[in-house]
Amino acid sequence: MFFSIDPNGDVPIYEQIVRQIKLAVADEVLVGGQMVASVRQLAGELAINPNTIARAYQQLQSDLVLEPLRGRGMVVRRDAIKRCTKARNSIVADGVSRALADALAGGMSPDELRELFEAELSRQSQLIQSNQANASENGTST
Amino acid sequence: MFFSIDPNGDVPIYEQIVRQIKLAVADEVLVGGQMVASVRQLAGELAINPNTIARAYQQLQSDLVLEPLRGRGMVVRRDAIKRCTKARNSIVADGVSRALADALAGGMSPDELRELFEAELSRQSQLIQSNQANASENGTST
DNA sequence: TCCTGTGTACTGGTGTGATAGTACACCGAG
DNA sequence: CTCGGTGTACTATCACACCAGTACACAGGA
Repeated sequence: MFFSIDPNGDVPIYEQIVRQIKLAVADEVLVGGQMVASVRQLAGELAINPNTIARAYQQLQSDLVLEPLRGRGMVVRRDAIKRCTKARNSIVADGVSRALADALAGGMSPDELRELFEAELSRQSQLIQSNQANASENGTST
Repeated sequence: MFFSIDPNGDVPIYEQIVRQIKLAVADEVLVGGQMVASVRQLAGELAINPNTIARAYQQLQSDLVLEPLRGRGMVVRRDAIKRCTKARNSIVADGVSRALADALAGGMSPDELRELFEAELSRQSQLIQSNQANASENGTST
């Protein structure tokens, strides 16, 4: 599939998977009715214990994003995109809010903040474009 | 002093203290040569084990923000403000970067992002102003 | 039916954070 | 000097999250 996992990050692996799947649904990379990789398959690809994937899938199931088909696998719910775009918005808003709180507590001015924001935005936009270019050269996907 | 600690947050208590002291130095609320609350005093105020405070102070000492005066307490280093503003900038940039990565991975457009950013900025700026107003009414400080 | 693949449950190890208790070396005031 | 304050060190304990390993129950195809 398309995940990038950081095993040494401060966020748990299962939560990284949950978040990335929600973002993929919000971005319509994963659409309703589509099946996701099985626990063992994804675990093999990412070199992670299947239980960790299973835990992420359970979380996504209780968040009404995935639906289990017993004996067959997990499928994206038809109505998941609404919840995922909503979740995406609150995830982003929360991140921005935390960063802003730190910035203002540290005495950073709004103008400094805007400058930093735009710089990061253009940097990451550019980074995404180059990634897409690389991906189109060879049909790569993880 | 002025700390707000969330014992149930995802970040450790000692790290919250480290971060808030760095931000306070960057904002010149704490200036070079000024002494900080003692381990036992701050532990009493925040209802936290003194060992946790000591751990935060050790971290700040190895980060060259605080300096021990044996038998007297901890003092803010004269040259700490440079490091703290630098640390503040990287903390904020990191937070913004994470939020942007999520937003772009979730298919959010740059314009949506700017809108969200400005909304959060004005909201938190206003929130700070009202806090300052409350603080000036009564000479409160923790 | 048998086999393979699916999700799921249970158990245990490991690392980390927080707390408690105690003890030590140092400084400054009385 | 003595006493109360300071930071520091060390050990032990508890709780919790994360993860690995294994075994189980179920569905579908040969």
